Amino acid sequence: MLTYFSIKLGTIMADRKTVRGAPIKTPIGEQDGIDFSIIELFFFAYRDFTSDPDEILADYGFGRAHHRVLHFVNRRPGLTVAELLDVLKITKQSLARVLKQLIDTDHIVQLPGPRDRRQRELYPTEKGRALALALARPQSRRIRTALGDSGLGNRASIELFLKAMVNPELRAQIDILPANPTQKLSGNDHGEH
Amino acid sequence: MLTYFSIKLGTIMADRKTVRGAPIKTPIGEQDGIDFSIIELFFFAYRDFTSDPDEILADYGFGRAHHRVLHFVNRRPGLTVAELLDVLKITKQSLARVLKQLIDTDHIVQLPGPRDRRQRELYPTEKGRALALALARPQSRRIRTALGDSGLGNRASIELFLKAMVNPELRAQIDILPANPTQKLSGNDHGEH
DNA sequence: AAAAATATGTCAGCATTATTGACGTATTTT
DNA sequence: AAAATACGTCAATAATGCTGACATATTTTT
Repeated sequence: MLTYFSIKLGTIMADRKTVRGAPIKTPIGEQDGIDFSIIELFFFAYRDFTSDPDEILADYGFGRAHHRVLHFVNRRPGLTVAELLDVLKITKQSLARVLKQLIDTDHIVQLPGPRDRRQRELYPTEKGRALALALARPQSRRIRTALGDSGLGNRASIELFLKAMVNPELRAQIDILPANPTQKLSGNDHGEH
Repeated sequence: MLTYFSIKLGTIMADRKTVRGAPIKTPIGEQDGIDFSIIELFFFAYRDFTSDPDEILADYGFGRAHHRVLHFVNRRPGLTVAELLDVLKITKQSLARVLKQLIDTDHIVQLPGPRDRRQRELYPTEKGRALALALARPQSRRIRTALGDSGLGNRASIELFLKAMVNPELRAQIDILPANPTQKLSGNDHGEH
């Protein structure tokens, strides 16, 4: 058995690494019923979309994770740490690192929850608000240009499409966020869920 | 000077960390002329979009980087290492690690370039083709559903929008890719820039 | 009132994916 | 023959995620 195996390796297969499949030379394509164009456009689009703020963030020694935290704290001032974790879908240990830096640099402040003093409500400072705006500006400009390029009436379609790309369970969170043109926010009580 | 500083810290400011900006309690919103809705929808959509293949990849001990390499090698069989680097916009050291794993696991094979034997043309094996399809399937399904949800005629608009979101310099590369439904490869001269 | 649960914070270690810098080897171009 | 190019590899570092363990304050349950 061992002999057979080594003969096979030594003579027929040479070594494990020479047992290779043949190269396939035809491109994969939509003929397989799969929308590769949109798939890779999504990759390229998102990469460039995030590159705008990345450059600004680098000046502050921040990364993409800081951006996300800053963004949602600005969108929902007063959200608690637990709520933020639920939106970002990361662990508290991952959040802690970036949140601490944002607090230490006075972009975000914490207030004890009024009903439950264990909670920490997160608010942007003026500095944090300004940075959030500065980060969003080039992204918004890119979107505006892209909408212009692809026809002005598309914004609603794009928004519907993107929302439909999100897992259904998570769409509820999106609707919590304020000033969505498609819906008004009567009272911002993030008291349950 | 030192005394003044410590008095200031000790009595007025207590320590550096207590000099905090006031919490801003109003949500940032579209009133600033910035399209926060689309910005965060893009984040949520992309996160869920990539989560589908991530689960499959985990079974192979692969990550997102492997997916990207496998995708583009399947889309453009025979591309060289340099071309792949140019598409992915990463360093060769970053590519090396994942490419090596894909070659060792017989998902990708290398052939010396026919004209220039220093080059390595990359091809998928049948195994690599199958995995690329398996990874793309749930993503394509998600897109199809989202397009259905947001109206059937939107596909062209979505494609235009996403393409317009990509940096202009990079759109040439996108047009190289095969079987784009909106354009035939015949009149596709990406020869300028 | 004591015990349990919850919200948050923190320490330590690890994985993935990216980076920069340096250097080696084969091949092609000058 | 020398220089440039394409690719591979080693080493160190950074950002962002993860798990596990444990501490502290506060609230809820018993």
